[in-house]
Amino acid sequence: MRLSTKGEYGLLAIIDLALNSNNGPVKTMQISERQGIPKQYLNQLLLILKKAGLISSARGRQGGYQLNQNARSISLLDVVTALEGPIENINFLGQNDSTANSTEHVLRDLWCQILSNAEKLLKTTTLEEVCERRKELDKEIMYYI
Amino acid sequence: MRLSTKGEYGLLAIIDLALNSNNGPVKTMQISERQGIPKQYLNQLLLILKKAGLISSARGRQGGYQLNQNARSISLLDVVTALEGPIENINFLGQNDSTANSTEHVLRDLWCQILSNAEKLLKTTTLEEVCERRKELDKEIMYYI
DNA sequence: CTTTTTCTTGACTAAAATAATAAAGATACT
DNA sequence: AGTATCTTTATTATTTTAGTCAAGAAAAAG
Repeated sequence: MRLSTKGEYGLLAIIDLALNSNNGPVKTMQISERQGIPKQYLNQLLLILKKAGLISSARGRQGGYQLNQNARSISLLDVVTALEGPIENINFLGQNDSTANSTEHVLRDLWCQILSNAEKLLKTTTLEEVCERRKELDKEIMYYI
Repeated sequence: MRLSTKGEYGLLAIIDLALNSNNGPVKTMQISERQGIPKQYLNQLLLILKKAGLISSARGRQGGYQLNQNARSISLLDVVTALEGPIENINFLGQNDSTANSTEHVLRDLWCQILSNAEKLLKTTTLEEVCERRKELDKEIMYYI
């Protein structure tokens, strides 16, 4: 039960955009350096996020990426789903209801419950929310020093 | 976010034992046929469950596997953890606190929350509970017919 | 004590997913 | 025209998953 680097990198990248793309597009290179993500790989991920309609791009000298919507209207679920596909159903949730025994049925119900909990948390957390928590955290750290 | 066949097969197998090992050991072959799991692969999984102390084995003619504890004292978390390793921490939960930026910190906290929800559900569901739900389900199905 | 049946161990393999890397093309600004 | 950027496609290396295979060890039956 994990998030692959695809999901992790993608989240870091789009949050980087939420923080930095207010004054125009941000270049892949900048994100790559700030977040420590291989540039060419990051390219692929940004294209996926673009195709999902979450970010937009501009080519050429002043080019780069920026959020396509308000940070308030993008949830972490949107991002994770775009990158890793729908939060996956377990194998035995398949359509083979004929062969499915009742054990599988019970396990499937439980698993659905687990997944819907996870979905709910990801869906109710927006990029804006993450940015705010970040700020709070930085304040605390400053205070601590 | 999924359970591999390792976890799925293992759960089906140990629940099969919970249902059928009251009258002595159950052979790999029988589980394999009932649950539709490749026999040799199932062997590996049962050995893992044995090493985790969840089931015990006997060799020879009357041999097979059976639960090593009461079905009430084995949780699904025990089984899944034995098979798939500890419910995995996200990469950026690593010890690299030095390089970790505050975005990673925020994401990590959220992810921990998701994982602990999942753990809680798996931990509070025992094999006995699954067997009971199974029975209820079978009753409903009989009723429906 | 030999045979059969089972678990046990370890090595091996095939397929898929993950994590990139590389190179050539398209677009927009200067 | 030239350069910086996104865009697309292909290729590769590594790891994980999902098995398969074969030889060995223990317990029961004959």
